[in-house]
Amino acid sequence: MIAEVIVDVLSSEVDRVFDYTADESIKLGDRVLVPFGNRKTEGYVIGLKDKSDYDKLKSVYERLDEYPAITCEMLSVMEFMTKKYHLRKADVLRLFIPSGMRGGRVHAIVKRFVRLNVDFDEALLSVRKGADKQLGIVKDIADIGEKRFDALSKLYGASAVNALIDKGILAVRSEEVGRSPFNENDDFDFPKQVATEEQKRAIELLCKPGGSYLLHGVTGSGKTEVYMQAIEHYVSIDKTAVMLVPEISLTPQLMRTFKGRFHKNIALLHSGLSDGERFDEWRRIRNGEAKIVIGARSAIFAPLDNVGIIIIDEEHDGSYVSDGNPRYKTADVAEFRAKYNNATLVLGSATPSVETYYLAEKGKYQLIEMPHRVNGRQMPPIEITDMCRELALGNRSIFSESLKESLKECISGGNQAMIFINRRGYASFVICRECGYVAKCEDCDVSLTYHRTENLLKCHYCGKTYKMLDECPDCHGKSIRQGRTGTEKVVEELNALFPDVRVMRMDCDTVRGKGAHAKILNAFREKQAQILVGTQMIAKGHDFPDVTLVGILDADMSLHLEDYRSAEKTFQLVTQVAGRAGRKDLGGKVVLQTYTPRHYVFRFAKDYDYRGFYSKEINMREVTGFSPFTTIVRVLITGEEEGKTMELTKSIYFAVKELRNTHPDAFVFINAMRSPIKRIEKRYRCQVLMRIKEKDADDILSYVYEIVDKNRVKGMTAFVETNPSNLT
DNA sequence: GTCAGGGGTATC
DNA sequence: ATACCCCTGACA
Repeated sequence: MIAEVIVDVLSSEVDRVFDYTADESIKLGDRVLVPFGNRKTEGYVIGLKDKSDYDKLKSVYERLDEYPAITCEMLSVMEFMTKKYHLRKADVLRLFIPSGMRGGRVHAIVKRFVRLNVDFDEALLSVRKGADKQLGIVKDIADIGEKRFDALSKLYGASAVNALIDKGILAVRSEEVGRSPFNENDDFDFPKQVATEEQKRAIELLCKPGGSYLLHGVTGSGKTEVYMQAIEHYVSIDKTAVMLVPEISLTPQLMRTFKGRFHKNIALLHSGLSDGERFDEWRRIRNGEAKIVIGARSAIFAPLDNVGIIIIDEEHDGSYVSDGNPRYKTADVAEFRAKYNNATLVLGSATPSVETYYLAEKGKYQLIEMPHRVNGRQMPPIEITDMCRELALGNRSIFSESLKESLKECISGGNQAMIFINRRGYASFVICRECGYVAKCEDCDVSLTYHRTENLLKCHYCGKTYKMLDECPDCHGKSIRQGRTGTEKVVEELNALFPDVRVMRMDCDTVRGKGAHAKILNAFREKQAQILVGTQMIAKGHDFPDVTLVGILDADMSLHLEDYRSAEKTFQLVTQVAGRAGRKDLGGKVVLQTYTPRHYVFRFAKDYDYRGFYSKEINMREVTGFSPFTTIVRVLITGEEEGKTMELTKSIYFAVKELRNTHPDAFVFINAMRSPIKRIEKRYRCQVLMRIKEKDADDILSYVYEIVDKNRVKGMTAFVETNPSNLT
């Protein structure tokens, strides 16, 4: 038998199939140890055949696991991903197994249990007089029936236990003990809820196998219950389920809910697990013990068989696109796995991404709308305050008069408030504090980024530069501002305003370390503070029943990032944060501060009008030629020598231009330039940027990959990204 | 004549 | 990636 093996070495030079001879025990998907050059390497069997063209075959040393680590389905997924994203096979295969498994670094923990092998009286007789310890063990065990070996040897000494085992008085049983990420003491029962008519309709659809759905449900419409009942259905017909959530450590409540409903059937996979926990959960999934997997992005690679439903909750969330390499889109993989299994695919969100909603309109996803909240309550009203006017009226504080008033009212009523500040990235846009004018690129309709060192404004999409403004071109005001407010500053001002009110802060500085997160949130829930100030982190789905006021400072911050998705991200953020107010019957209110109150994002967000926002936004995208109508492709070229880097950039640029000659209609835009950050870690950075019409994207992309492959130069790197999330 | 350092090459 | 091969140059 010949095994086709991918060796676990990360280099494009060796990322191809190597043939080895193997005996009959070898299985497709096995992890194996093989001789490679003059060393030993781990590898994966991705194919089996009878003969090889190569005549100097070596043979596989050994199989590393008792069952194939990679299922046939995952081999197909690998095939799909390497083609679609131009990835190395070894890179993709590594995604499929827990990292600790490679190199044999983690093992299952096997505990030994002992119990009496003979009846109690016989055991007592067999123990020699004076052997008090052995006698103790026998009595001890007779009471409980069975006890852990190591617990007994701690109490009585290992030799006494072993002696009894040798005599045949005690029998030993070995059992694998799982390291569980769940808190076992926290197991409670979360009973099935009675579904509303709206929920029933959704559940009914999701229980039909093979469909693809976009579930658009407002905050509080009970999507979770819909997911759970659909999952329950598939588990009842002996299928399995995957439920993805953006960042599981931020949603402990959801996790508890699922655990409370499905108990032992659930496995959890996310980045916060230890290697051991991850390994054990993975094994529970692989051997069929766990039928439902909940996890972050990478859980889409869970080794489940016979998947019945795949759910991507909060579909719009940015964390579903991996940023490092290998780069992949979770929804693409989910779609592939769903097709493979004839499973149902559900994307769920209160604020779907523009791309997804567009695909739903085009019929790729069937749209399920859930516009009503389960409890029948309205969403809290959003009040928009114009910070330019505040300034004109002489209010130089970071809080508008209205927010101050609302805070006062909220606090004196004994309720809680959350202040959300928007802080994404260091790059800053430029805004006129008097009229709200924001500097934009003439060609791209994207906010310009201020570069301090050169004192220039730059467009990160086309590379065009502009002089820094010293006055506003619209109103000739001199209050040009770039920069942002930090959480400390907000807390400081709050302390000054309300000296005897307790304020808590939550941002990356205060949540260092495991569990710090939950600690702060729990403390706030228990009303140890009346005001919580925080960044994106406090926006996620936590329930704080006593919060009646949400303040959003600087809602513009994300709106004017140098990103074509900034409007969409802001709409999502506002809607999400607003959902934190008035969960109980206290009612609630949102005060949103902005320098551009008339921006369409805020107009639609105020009315919770997703459709309205979407129609406007999709129009903009079409006119300006951005996603989903085009794909942005960036080739990033880096090298230590400036001249060579430029040279390589040029040759790739020319090759792409040539490509345009043969496909004149596919390109909207091509340009080559220095990357906005010119040098990182001693390497110069240049890029070739292009925008390609969506229908040609796959085609052109494969040509671009080809160009990059052909232009391989020693010491230089060139890699291709599509729709990069930032252009630094 | 010997040995460290660097590029080139193959890895079933 | 990485070990090994072979060539070169420096040194004794």
